[in-house]
Amino acid sequence: MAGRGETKAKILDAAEQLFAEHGFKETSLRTITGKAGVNLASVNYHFGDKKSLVRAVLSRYLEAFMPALGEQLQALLSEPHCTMEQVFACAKQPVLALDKYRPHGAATFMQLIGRGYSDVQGHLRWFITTRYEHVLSLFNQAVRKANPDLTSEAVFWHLHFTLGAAIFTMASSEALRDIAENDFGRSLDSEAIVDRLIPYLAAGMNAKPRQASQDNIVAFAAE
Amino acid sequence: MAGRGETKAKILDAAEQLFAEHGFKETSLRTITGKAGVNLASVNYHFGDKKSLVRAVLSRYLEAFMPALGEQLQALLSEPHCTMEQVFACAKQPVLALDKYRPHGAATFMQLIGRGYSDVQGHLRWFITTRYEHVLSLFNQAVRKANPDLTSEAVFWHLHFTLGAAIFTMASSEALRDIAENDFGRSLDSEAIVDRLIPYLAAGMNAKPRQASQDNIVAFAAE
DNA sequence: GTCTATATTAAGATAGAC
DNA sequence: GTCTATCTTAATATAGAC
Repeated sequence: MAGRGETKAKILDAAEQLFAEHGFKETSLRTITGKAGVNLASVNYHFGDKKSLVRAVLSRYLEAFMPALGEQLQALLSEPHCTMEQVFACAKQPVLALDKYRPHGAATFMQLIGRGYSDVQGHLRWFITTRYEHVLSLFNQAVRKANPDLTSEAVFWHLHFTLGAAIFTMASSEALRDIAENDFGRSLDSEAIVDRLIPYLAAGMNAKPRQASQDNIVAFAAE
Repeated sequence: MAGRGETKAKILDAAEQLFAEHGFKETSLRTITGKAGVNLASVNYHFGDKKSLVRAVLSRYLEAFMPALGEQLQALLSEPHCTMEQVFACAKQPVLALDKYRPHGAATFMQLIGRGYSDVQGHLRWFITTRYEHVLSLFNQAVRKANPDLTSEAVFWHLHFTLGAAIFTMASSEALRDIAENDFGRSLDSEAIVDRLIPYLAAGMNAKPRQASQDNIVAFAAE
């Protein structure tokens, strides 16, 4: 039923869509091969096992995204000064460029990254952070350059909060887009979401630590 | 092997720990009953099915947390003015109070919420948002009160970014805590994390939209 | 309420013909 | 490279004795 040399690509295409929409663990090889119109056994023939397929799907995107992000950061670091918004804006064009690479590439990529982090699969986290350590380091440098007053601890925590806000938004971008279009009656593309996200992340990253004052209005509830 | 009337509680206790650590789908009933020291069949006897067990685990915490959060927000809303930090600080005491309710309750709760959102189980999201619609509405009001300049759209998006940052941090709080302790050599409790999170979220929520200027330094990569 | 034993289903993976 | 058929494993869930 399948064509000649295109089976591998068909599997990747079907898998990336299903993974993005339902998660890795929740998508079975049978569902993938069914959607791709290829034989069940071909997954193992072409990729070895499911884990490798997951990595292959992510790699296609990361190899397109990460080097582009690295370039942007490099360029920004060679400037005399930079703002925090500029740092985050470095990711904008590399993300949006994925739409040319694959249909709905930007949204798909964002969802896949979200899945990769929230799915318990520790191996993905490891794979991403070690494979692209260099780019992450550039990002770190740029953040420090944009705001040298931040302590190491603040950078550490704020980076993780940032990752959460970005990834969570990415993972649920489809649902959010639907709700937003419904509520505000205007159509939203990936660029609009990214443009909302950038100032939010920049402001958060620059946040000043809180002076320990009184926290709550009401006294502790009875216990 | 199990005691008399405590089987149900044993299951809940074991399940909440395993769910928090490994996720819902990744934790089997066999693992839960094994850890709890009770019979496999007792889960179905006491809870019907796994889905209901998941909801029961979350409910224990939500019923302790949500009303307390609601109180704090009510009190804040009755004040003449409030800041965005105060809005987010409303969640602090209700979260930390969970440590009295169960050992490591705050951390466990945060992780469970994270799992509930990032696991694909749509039913959890639905369950939480409909069951506690009232509290979420109070939160929304408080945000608008703290910063009336925010547009509806800005509030919508910023709320979701906020959710992402908070939930992601919660879901990975254990790992983050370990890394942070290792890197900065000082012990971190849930309160320290919450205190980091509050100003970050408040700053992001107050972020001003970005004027569409030039986004990137480098021209588009070849394609 | 608790247990043993088992039904049922679905998944990943592979052997071997073509 | 592709297919059919099958193996193996592991999960949820239930029936029925005690």
